[in-house]
Amino acid sequence: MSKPVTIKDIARKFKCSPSTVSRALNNHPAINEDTRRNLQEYAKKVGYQRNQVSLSLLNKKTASIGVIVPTINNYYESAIIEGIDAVLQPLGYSLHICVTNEQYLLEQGYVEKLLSNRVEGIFVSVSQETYDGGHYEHFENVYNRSLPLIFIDREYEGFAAGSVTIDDYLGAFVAVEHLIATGRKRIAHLRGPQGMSVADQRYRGYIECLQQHGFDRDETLIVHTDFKVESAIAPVDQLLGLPSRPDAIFCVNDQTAIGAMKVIRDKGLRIPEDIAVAGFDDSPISGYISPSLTSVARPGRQLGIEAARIFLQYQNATEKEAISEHLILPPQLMIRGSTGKRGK
Amino acid sequence: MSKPVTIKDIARKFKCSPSTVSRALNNHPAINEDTRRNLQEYAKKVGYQRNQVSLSLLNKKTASIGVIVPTINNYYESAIIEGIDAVLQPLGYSLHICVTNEQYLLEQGYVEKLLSNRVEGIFVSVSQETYDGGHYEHFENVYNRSLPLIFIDREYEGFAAGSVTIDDYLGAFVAVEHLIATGRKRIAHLRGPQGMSVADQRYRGYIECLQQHGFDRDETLIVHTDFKVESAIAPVDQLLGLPSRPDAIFCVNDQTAIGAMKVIRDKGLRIPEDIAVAGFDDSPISGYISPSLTSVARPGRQLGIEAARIFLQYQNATEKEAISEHLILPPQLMIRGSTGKRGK
DNA sequence: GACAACCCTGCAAACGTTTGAAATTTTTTA
DNA sequence: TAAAAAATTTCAAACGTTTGCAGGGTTGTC
Repeated sequence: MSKPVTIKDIARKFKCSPSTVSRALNNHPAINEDTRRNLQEYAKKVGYQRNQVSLSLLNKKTASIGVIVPTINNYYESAIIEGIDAVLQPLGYSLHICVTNEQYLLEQGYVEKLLSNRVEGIFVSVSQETYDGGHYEHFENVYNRSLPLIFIDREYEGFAAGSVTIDDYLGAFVAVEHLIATGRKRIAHLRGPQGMSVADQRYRGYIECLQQHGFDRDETLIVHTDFKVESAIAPVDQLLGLPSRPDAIFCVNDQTAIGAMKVIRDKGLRIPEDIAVAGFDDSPISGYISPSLTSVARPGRQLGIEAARIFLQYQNATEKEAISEHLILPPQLMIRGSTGKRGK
Repeated sequence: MSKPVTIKDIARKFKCSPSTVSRALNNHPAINEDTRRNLQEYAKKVGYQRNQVSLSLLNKKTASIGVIVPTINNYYESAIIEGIDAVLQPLGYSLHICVTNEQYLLEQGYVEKLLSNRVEGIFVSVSQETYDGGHYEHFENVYNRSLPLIFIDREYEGFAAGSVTIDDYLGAFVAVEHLIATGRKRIAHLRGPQGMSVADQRYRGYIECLQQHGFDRDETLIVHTDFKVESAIAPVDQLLGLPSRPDAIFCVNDQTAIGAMKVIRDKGLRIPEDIAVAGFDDSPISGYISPSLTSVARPGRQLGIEAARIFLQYQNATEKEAISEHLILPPQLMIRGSTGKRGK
């Protein structure tokens, strides 16, 4: 009832050897027509399922790959996974998903576990703790075993590995440039957590764009959030209370942009006439809220696809030399209502 | 360089038997102190990683479970996965994620594959095609092997299996009741695709709630969408053009609610004064758009947690009798601005 | 009728690990 | 110093499958 049927079971039943059964089920030519048919029929009847575990042991191929991400419950991350999946599942690979919750220790544990499970490659978007601490030792085993390792979203130059990232700096730069082009003079920034790669890059894009366009630096226009909607409320409130109010806010992501829009409306100000708002991520609803939100789109699915492509290159490389390809994808600015014409 | 170090390799190096190495690494008491230390040090030095595949074969335990979902790139689905993960990863389980894109054939293939990989349990949110066709044969093997099988979101009574679902009917009922309580008289419904379980249940909740409150049935107030934002545009346009306009719209999900709100605003009508809008899903932004959206929250993460809990019950049951627990979680109505006071 | 050619099946080893029982070595005891 | 006891190590089998090679049987050819 409970134990799966094995080839040996079938062999015993038919008083033949396991080899014959194996060959019959795999349509090996050197097997008698009748024998094959009988065995195949019986196997089907009893619901025989070839044991992949034993095969994996024999062939040293598991057809499974590990994906380590800080979180899964989030549009961008799951788009990446979907992209990887779209390429790799049709080729027979299984995905082992590991969620680190931004914790270094968990990440380390998952790497060990994946290695132990003999996955054929690892995709990793390193956790915040890992990134902050610069602890990359746990990837050394992966490297030593010359197992395909592909960094997603955050790059590490320590050893040869692939990486696919999105140019957050450029995305921010373009967004701010757009705000400037629409005539905004006092552009504020809802910054993300300091030390966090994506947040820092966007901040840098904001700063350098203003600089290159000859704006004076004004620290009062830069406030901090933690990416969440609520964390934008107080900072934006503060911005609007400034003696000389900003006329545009570039937000580190859409969540905070939505928070900002709420505060602005609650104060009776108009978007975009009084204040323009731009976000980052182009989440699915940004086109449908009112006003629709200008936002920088990150091609998450494409990132996953490219990462999978690089993995396959490693896999198929005849030479064992580590292919270390670094790909940087451009984000795309989606211009919508929230950065429309200024009021006078 | 590439080949992983095995216990045999270490044994050869130390001129001892594999058994000794295995015991030393596992801190077996019957191993000499020095021997153990030496072996452990060496193993660490060469980066030995126990091969879980061989262990799985030996113990017939893979510590991995399969999760089959129609899509992953979506708040609700990924919340479920996150919930399952939160319970099972700490216990050492790996998650094999399979995305069916609502296709029966893929789902069937994944079931075979998971069985072949000897996962210890399968969580499945069946694809639309499976549901429509009533094709559940591919789960028979799972059942015959008395492998824990847990249906998520869509229940199947064909054979003993666990299930955790959310009471969509009740959610819709409560939402519509709320609209009635706020004084609305002509309540329209943006219906989802016919034949789709969740959509149908919500429709039923809508219908029966109106009936129980003595409303006349008005087919012109029921229009169809495919869950997507865009698909709400034309139908809502049509609703607003009716000789006797609805004063409330109950939408099958938040996406369509957002689409509806856009059309309503574009027509110069006010929400909620002229028309109230309620959605379903309580997506993260619903509290922050303007007006904030009343919506029925589905506890996805909790669903995942409960499903995992049921799985563990199967696992730990001393008797092999199939525990078949069916859990129905209540959704929660989140009342917000979009269903506030009517205008006169 | 002998020998080759062919068809089909079985043997045995391999993948990496664990584990009960047996064997060996070392230590203790009388 | 010999026997008993304890400590440590090895043997062998097992998990399920595949596969090169050898073996056995049948048919065909001269």
